[in-house]
Amino acid sequence: MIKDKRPKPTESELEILQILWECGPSAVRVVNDRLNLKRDVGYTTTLKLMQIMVDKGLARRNTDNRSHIYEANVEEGATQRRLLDELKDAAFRGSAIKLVVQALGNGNASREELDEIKALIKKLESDEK
Amino acid sequence: MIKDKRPKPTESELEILQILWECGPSAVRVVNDRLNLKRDVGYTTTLKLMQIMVDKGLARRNTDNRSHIYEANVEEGATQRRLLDELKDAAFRGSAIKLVVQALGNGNASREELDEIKALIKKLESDEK
DNA sequence: AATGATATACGAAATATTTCGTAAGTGCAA
DNA sequence: TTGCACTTACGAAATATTTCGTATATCATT
Repeated sequence: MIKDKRPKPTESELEILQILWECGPSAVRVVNDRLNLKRDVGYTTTLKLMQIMVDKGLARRNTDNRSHIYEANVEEGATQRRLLDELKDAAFRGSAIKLVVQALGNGNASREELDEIKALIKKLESDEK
Repeated sequence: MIKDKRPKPTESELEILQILWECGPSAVRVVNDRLNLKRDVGYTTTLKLMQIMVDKGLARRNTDNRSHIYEANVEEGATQRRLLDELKDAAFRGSAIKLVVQALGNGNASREELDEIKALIKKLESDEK
């Protein structure tokens, strides 16, 4: 088992990662504008965070031009799995099934989504054979 | 929509909540011993954290006896849903289905668990009608 | 009553995270 | 060239979280 030295992203870093995953390589200005749609953040705050993310290995950047271009340096799916796995241990006593049950409960999933999950399960079952 | 003033438990607080949920009302000594099965924590560290949790409304305690007895003051299921919901927004762009897909992926779910989920889906579908 | 084990209270250090101010450099247009 | 808008670098303040030391009280045993 290979262990990734890169630390778990903090909440703020995750917020930025989501933007980088969605928009691809972007300048600080773009990321900051995007963040400001939801809440007030100073430009240099975002800049500093993104520099820290490069230090930690969570992002990388191209400094050829005056305006540096940042992109995610961790995979979206892998990061999601990692966070989910940690939440599973931290709040669901290690049970993936309890987690899924809570996630599907209430009106969290539409009929179409339930169909999607059924299809996924069918696929998982056939793979298992 | 009623908003709970109680703050989101931190990682350490969640660790303690899990023990309180599992063991029921417990003395600090018991919780600390339990924590020490996994990692080193000083007794007064655990004590302090549990006192903070009472301040925040995450736990309550009975001080009738010298050894105070603490118990969780937030529901396990509600807390799980809250954390899951936040993770969904913070890492899955708000998509519950993507979250479930990641949770079921790999070998995370056994055949029996998949059966359980199928049953849950069937129930959700019939409720919807 | 004296001793030792064990409890709580609480301030504060240690660490982690977030935020911002200021300095300094670069490009561009008047 | 001068001035303005915009950029990065970086130290450090502000805040949040975790950890622990020390003082003090209580209980049980001798």
